[in-house]
Amino acid sequence: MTVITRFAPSPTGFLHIGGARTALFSWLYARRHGGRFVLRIEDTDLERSTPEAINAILEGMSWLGLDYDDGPFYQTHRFDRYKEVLDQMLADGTAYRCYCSRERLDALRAGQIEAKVKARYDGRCRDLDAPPTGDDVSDQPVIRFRQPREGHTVVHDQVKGNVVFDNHELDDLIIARGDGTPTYNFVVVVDDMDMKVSHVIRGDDHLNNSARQSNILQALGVEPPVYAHVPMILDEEGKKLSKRTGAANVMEFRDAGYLPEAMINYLVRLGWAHGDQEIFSLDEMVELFDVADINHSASSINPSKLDWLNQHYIKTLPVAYVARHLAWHLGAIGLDPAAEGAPDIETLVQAQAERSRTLVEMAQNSRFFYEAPQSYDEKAGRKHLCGAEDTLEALYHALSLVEHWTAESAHQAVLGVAEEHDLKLGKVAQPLRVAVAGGPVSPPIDITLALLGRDATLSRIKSAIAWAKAQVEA
RNA sequence: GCUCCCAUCGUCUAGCGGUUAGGACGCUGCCCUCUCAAGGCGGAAACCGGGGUUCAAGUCCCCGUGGGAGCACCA
Repeated sequence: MTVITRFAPSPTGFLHIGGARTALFSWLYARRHGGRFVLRIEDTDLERSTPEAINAILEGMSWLGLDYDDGPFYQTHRFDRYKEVLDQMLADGTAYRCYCSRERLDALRAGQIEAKVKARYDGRCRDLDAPPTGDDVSDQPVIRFRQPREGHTVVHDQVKGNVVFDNHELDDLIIARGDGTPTYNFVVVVDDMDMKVSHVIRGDDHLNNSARQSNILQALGVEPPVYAHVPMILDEEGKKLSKRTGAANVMEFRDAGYLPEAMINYLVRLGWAHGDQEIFSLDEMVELFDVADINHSASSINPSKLDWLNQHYIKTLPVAYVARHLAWHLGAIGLDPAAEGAPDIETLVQAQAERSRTLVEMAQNSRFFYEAPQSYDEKAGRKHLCGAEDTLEALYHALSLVEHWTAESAHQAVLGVAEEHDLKLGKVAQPLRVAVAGGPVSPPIDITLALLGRDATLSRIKSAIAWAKAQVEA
């Protein structure tokens, strides 16, 4: 049997982190077993589905690198097929028309909630011979699935184990609306059947649906797929993820400076583990992933661990690759990585990698390589610039004599000044750092100077001296 | 309310009857150091409660408790 998994989002919003993880698990499972991964857009809700959302989902998948073998299929393109199955079910009696008006249904539900029993359809139209008449009858009948009333249905779930439902708990759900359009629980079943989906990996909020879907499949004479219901992802407070409680949209993570590799690695470890291993390449994940190792309980998102992973990938992925991503973020904050006099971006990445948890942080902390500081960090300026005029003059002199401008030669020049003035290196490097970077933080001073180039270095030292003198007068 | 799912450090997790309950993030002490980091070596930190089963229970069973999901002409 070939393994076929699917990711079936409804296009009513962006690709959120929970969806991304289910997609990843499904993708990994298919890859692991040499199977196929299909993407299906569940857009039967005409009112809420939007083309923007479809694009957002596709964009998210592509950013994460989750490619699909088949699709995207759109359910709205398959209405003829659904109609066909519906007719067949009506004909063989596994489905029936229900004429109850919405008003009657609403009243029924309200009464059941009042009586503290599970809200469900009472089956009034289940065994009708002819359409009824009366005030509470709709002229646009819906179609309901005739759920077995006896016995029980067991969902053989790969992560939860066997979950048993009494059939009388399941109600006769609506599979086609009054306007004839099919509903979710029905189209899912038809699609999974037609697309020969072998393994359904989805959020455990669908666990209750699986019994109903199994029964529809059975009515259609088809074996249900293997189910694996993965637990939810919660926010930092352990609450359900929402737009309010932090970034749930995967594209927001890109914008916040995370690499897709970090995101994928983070996601795979949320609810899944392989012993103590934390870092997984894509190949390793494909090799090791198994639904049997998926956790049973919900997990909270842990942003600082994502940060750690992101920095790990910033430090270990090929420099040219990271540089490409950094360039994008530099552009996003108005810096031109290709500008005249701009630092070599790969060297920059190497210099900043170990002090950047995100690419946004790296871009922001690299601003001074592209623009002279507009002002000095107040505390750092006072502490390291004021009173350091002589040191800065000496540095200016020594550095202006450097012939081949490299980290090594800059280092020698700075070291020379320190020895000459009988100062510890810190006493020389720190004023210099503030002068060129505008603040107390930068990569090692020699690398910073090399990246900056001679002209920028010298002119910034000059500005800093002028500033320090002006402070004395003021 | 009814049905279903879940429960190990703050967080992500390992554990699959016998462990000093392990790792990771974060926090923290020390070292290194031109800043910030990164790195190295340490530390604090957990089996929700109660009953069983068993020679032995974080591990199996039951009951509580606490979370979560579902109960739509949404998906």
